[in-house]
Order: sequence, then C-alpha cells, then structure tokens
Amino acid sequence: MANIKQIAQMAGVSIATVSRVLNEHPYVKEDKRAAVLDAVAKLNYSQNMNAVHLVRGKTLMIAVILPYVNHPYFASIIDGVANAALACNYKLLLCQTDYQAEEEYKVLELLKMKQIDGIIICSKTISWDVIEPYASYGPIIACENAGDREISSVFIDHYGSFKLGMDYLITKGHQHIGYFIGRGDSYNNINRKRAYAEALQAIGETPREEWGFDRVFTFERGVEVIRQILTMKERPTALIGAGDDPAAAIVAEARKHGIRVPEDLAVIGLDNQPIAEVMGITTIEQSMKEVGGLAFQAFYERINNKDLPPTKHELPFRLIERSTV
Amino acid sequence: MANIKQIAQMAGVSIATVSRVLNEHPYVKEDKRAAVLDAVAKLNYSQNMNAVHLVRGKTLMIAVILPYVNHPYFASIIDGVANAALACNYKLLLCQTDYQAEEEYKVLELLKMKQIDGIIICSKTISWDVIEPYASYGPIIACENAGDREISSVFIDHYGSFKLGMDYLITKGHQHIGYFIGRGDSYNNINRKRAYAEALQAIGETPREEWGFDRVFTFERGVEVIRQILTMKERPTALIGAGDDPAAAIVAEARKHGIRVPEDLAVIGLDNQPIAEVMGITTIEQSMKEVGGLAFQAFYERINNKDLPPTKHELPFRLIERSTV
DNA sequence: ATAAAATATGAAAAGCATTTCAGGTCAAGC
DNA sequence: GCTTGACCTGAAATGCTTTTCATATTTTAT
Repeated sequence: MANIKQIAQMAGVSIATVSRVLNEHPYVKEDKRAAVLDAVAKLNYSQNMNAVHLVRGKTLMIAVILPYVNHPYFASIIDGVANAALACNYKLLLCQTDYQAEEEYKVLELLKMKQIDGIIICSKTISWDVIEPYASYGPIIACENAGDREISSVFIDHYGSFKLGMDYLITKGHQHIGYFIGRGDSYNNINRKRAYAEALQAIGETPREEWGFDRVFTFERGVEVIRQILTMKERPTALIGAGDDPAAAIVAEARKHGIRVPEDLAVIGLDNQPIAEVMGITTIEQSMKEVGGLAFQAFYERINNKDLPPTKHELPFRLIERSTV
Repeated sequence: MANIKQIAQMAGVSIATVSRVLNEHPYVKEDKRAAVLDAVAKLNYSQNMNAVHLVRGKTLMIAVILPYVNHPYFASIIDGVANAALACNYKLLLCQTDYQAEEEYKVLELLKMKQIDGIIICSKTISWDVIEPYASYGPIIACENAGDREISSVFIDHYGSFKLGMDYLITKGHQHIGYFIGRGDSYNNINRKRAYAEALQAIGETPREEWGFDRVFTFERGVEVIRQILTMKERPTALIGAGDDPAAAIVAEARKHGIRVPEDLAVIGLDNQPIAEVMGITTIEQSMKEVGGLAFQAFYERINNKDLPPTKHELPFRLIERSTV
C-alpha cells in the first residue's frame, strides 16, 4: 500500500502539502493540489487511519456497553445511538458484555488506551465508583441515573414509571399484584421493586416473594412466569413488568391456559414496543431510542468542549391504556 | 499520559524490554520484568492502541454491515457474530447503513484504511462487483450467497425455504397465496419471489401483483398488510412471509377483524423467533445466530491464514408446524 | 575444554500522517 | 517605495510502539 511519502514524491511536493490536500486545508496552489489528487488516484492511496488516530489522539469511535444486543430495550437504545453517531460521523463499537465484569473492564481499558473516544453505558455490572475514574480519559455517559458524578446521565424515572403502573392497577381495584423484571440487582430494577413495594404498602398489602419474577427478559421467560403462576394456590390478579416482550408472552400463555386477560389477570408491559400495540397490551411508553440519541449528544458535546460539566437529562414516560388491564 | 519511553526510563531498561514485558515475550530477566511492571503500575500506564495498530497493521476489529439493528433477523446475526468475536478477542464495529450506498462505501474504505481487519455483510445495496475488489484489503464475509467470488458466504437457501413453505401451503389445499417480504430487490428476496412464482406456476396459478407485499419488516407493516387485504374483493387464503414479527402482527390484526386464522387465512412466518413460538405461528426455522457465528469464524480463519480460499457454508432450515396453517 | 545453543538486552529502524515553525512570494495600502 | 498581511511551501518534530539486528552472557552438549 502506498503511503503519503510516495504520493509526495510522485506529485513533486512535500508530505506536508499532501497532508494539506488530504485534509482540505487552505493555502495550496491549484496545480499542486491537482498533482496530489492525481497521484492519490494513480497509486490508489488511502490514509492509514491508525497513523491518523495516533497523531490526532482521537478515533471518532464510541463504545456502547450492554449485556445483550438481541433484546428490544437495548436494540432501541443502540438504534438511537447509531443514528446520532452516524450524523456526527462517529463509529459505534458494540460491546456485548453478558453482564461479565471482565468484559466491562476491557471496554474501560479501551478508553484509556485511546482506542475509543468515549463510552455509553446502557447497563452494567461493575459499580460507578470503579467506572468513574476512567472518565478522565474521555466522556462516559450512562443510560440510567448515575448520580452525582463525572458521568453524564440520560435516563427515565423507572421508579416513577413503575409507580404509575402500580397506582393504575390499584385504581382498577387490584390488590394482589405481582411483578416481573430483568436482572433484579440492576439500579433500574431496584428502583422498580421499591416502587412496587411502596405502592403495595400504601394499600396495606405486603409483597409476596413468589409473585416477584426475576430475570424475565424474554418471551420464553414470560411463558415460564405463567407456568409458575398456574402452580400457585393463591394467584396474583395483576402483573406489572419491565418489558413488552415478556408481557406479550404472559398474555398469550395465560390465554392459552384459559386465564382471561384482563378479567382474571391484568398485565402491564413497559416500553411501548410495536408488539404491545399489535397485541393490545397496556404499557408504559418510554422512548429508549431517544435515550440513545441524547446519550450520544451528551457525549458529543463534552468531547467537543472539555470544560463542560457532566449533564443530567431525564425523559418522560406515559401510560398507554389498551386492553390488558 | 505516560508512554513506553517513560516506563523504560523509570525501570532503567530499554523500550524494547518494556515492549517485551508488555507483550509477554520470553527472554526477560525476572528482576527487569518486575521493575517494568512496577513502573507501569506507578505511572498508571496503558498502551496507546493506535500506535500498536499502526505498527502491527491490525486492529482486531471487524465491521458488520446491516441496514437496521433494531430488527430480530439482524439482531440475531449480530448476536452470533458478537459471541464468536468475543471469544477471539475481536471487537465489533456496528455499521447501520439504512441501505444507503454511501454508508456502505464508508465501511469499505475503513477496511482499505486499515481501521478494521474485515467485514461481515448482512445485507447491502451496492453490488458485489463493486465490493469484491476491497477483499484485497481484508476478508469480506457475506451472510448470503455471494456467488463465486473472493468473498466467503455463510447462507441459507432462501429459495428452498420459501419453496418448502409454499409446497406446504399447497399441500394443505391453498391456491390463493400471497407473500410479504422485506426489501424486494435484495438477493434473498429475489430468490424468495422466484420460489413463490414457481410454486404457483406448478399448480397453474399466476401470481397476483396485489398479493405481494414489499417492505414488510415490522409489526406496523404487518398490520397494514391486513388492512390492505381487507379492502380487496378477492383475498388470498394464505400468506407466507419473511419474518415472524410481521407474521405475528398479521395474525393478531386479522383476528381483530374477524378473519379466522388459519381457517380464513393461513400464515407462515420465517426465522422461528421466540414470538413465533409464543403466538403459535407456523414458521420456517433458520438459525441466523448461527449464521453470524459462522460468518465470524470464516473471517477468523482467513485472517489467520491468508492463503485460504474463500469458503461457502450453507445452513439448513426446517418447517415448524404450529397453528397458523 | 570447547562448540553450540539458549537466554538476555539495547540501539535503531519501521510503521504513517499531522502540525508547527520558519521562510518565502506577492499584492494591496499608505 | 515600503510596510503589512495574505498566501504558499517544506523541513523537522511529534505521536507511540513493535521488531529486527547485533551483541553479550549463560547454559548445555560433546
């Protein structure tokens, strides 16, 4: 592969001039510019980006940390990030961690090693305390409330949204309410559980262990929730959960077993993914795609102005009434 | 940030020795190794990967070209690639193109500019003839049959799988069959349309323009298909299509309008995504996740042995009978 | 005891492009 | 006619690491 030196030689100019042409700097005479362009074409030259990155100290690349790609919640965030990144000519490094701390560390190291300019964290295992120091190497953005740190946050009040759903169910007369969530110890889900417990407490109910379902990310796990409920003597009359996919599975599986929805079992999903509309599932809308887009913007602003402090951006949610409550 | 020179100075060795320690080369005395490691810790040193990439001519990074991330078919492929890549310590550059040729070119250029070591193409706009020359800069793998080229292919016989579905419908007595596919001019969909037409021809039917639905990627578009069918005087008795999401939407929307499935309208989806199982949709299973994994493997083998010729790997499919036919 | 092989280390080259600095030309303004 | 500023160009420094080659020291084998 040709390099800039050979271009310079062929065009009869210095490498500095070649660089100027390549980077569209002013102050290059038209004839030299033409000669350089000609040589570039003749030698089929392209820059070696690794050299460019080395000297510039930037890569125009941002990493996204998430446990699973193949999951509508995260896919929506990526979608948002990808579109925003595209517009700013940034590339997206996808880091699927499966919640392995080791994988998360690798990405943080990537930032330190200047292979990426910043990180967007959708969901993670290691603590913010460990992550925060890495913010000195480049902007880190959280898609959840990271608190008061050197880390920007774009988030939805998951406590509030779950509370909204709970209050709605309670208004509809439900007292025996269960929940299903993803990874139970994530920040978002801890808040949801708190909202759940507090809402129950307000009507004098105590949460029952067996009505709380953990690790419910997928259709399959939604099906299992119903199978488990079928084995119970006392069953919940309503379920609220973190995801429309499992909610859809729960509705479908329940009906398969003769459980009427919403009469015998009310269900509230989360996200307002297309499937919720198609299946008429009552859900709480929150635009994760927008979260992704704003997360990238938060990154972009900070990378272009190092003096900017970390920001916090909270996005709204709203209940969408359909036919499962 | 510290660099290797400072480490060398602090440890009282040459930079060559530091590099040896960092890269775990043999032939370094234990005391010097310790001194280097000590200096690394003290100065909080990390390699500058851009320099490493420059000198090595590799980045341990592979790009995936696809139109949409937020789509189960592509998300499955990514999932497969991501897992395989993780195991080989490769990073994944996600290139969402929205079928814009310009974006696809950018990725090809990335390969030429040595920013990535190879490319996996899930679906694309520009022709293989244009893409092929770039294979001289690094392995390019297609997740469809790229034909006889310098490009490896991992694919499913989409002609065959659609044919299987058609024959199944015909066996079940259907003659008025419609189809729904994604982007109509993609290689895969051209083959599907061919299978569709040939199967109809075999029973003396002519395909009807209005029973073929294009650009049906999503739930929403599935809903629209039914809405359109409702306006028709003569309606198809069966639909076969490229995707379980739209198939699910079609089934749900049909029932909403009093069209019985499968009695009035039979539906076959594609992929056997979880939703197909939950909703009991008859579908054709094809493991796109496996396609992704094998695509990465094909890349990995070629990057580690430049002499290897491009490979072709065809994966099986099978009909899964459920309750929508 | 001596040749051969293994171990250990550093200087310098190679990988490639950007940017600063210094020096130059040329035209406009006073 | 002279100063000033805009325009243009190249040498050299900079960013950082890996790897080759030459050399030196030990160890092992004969």
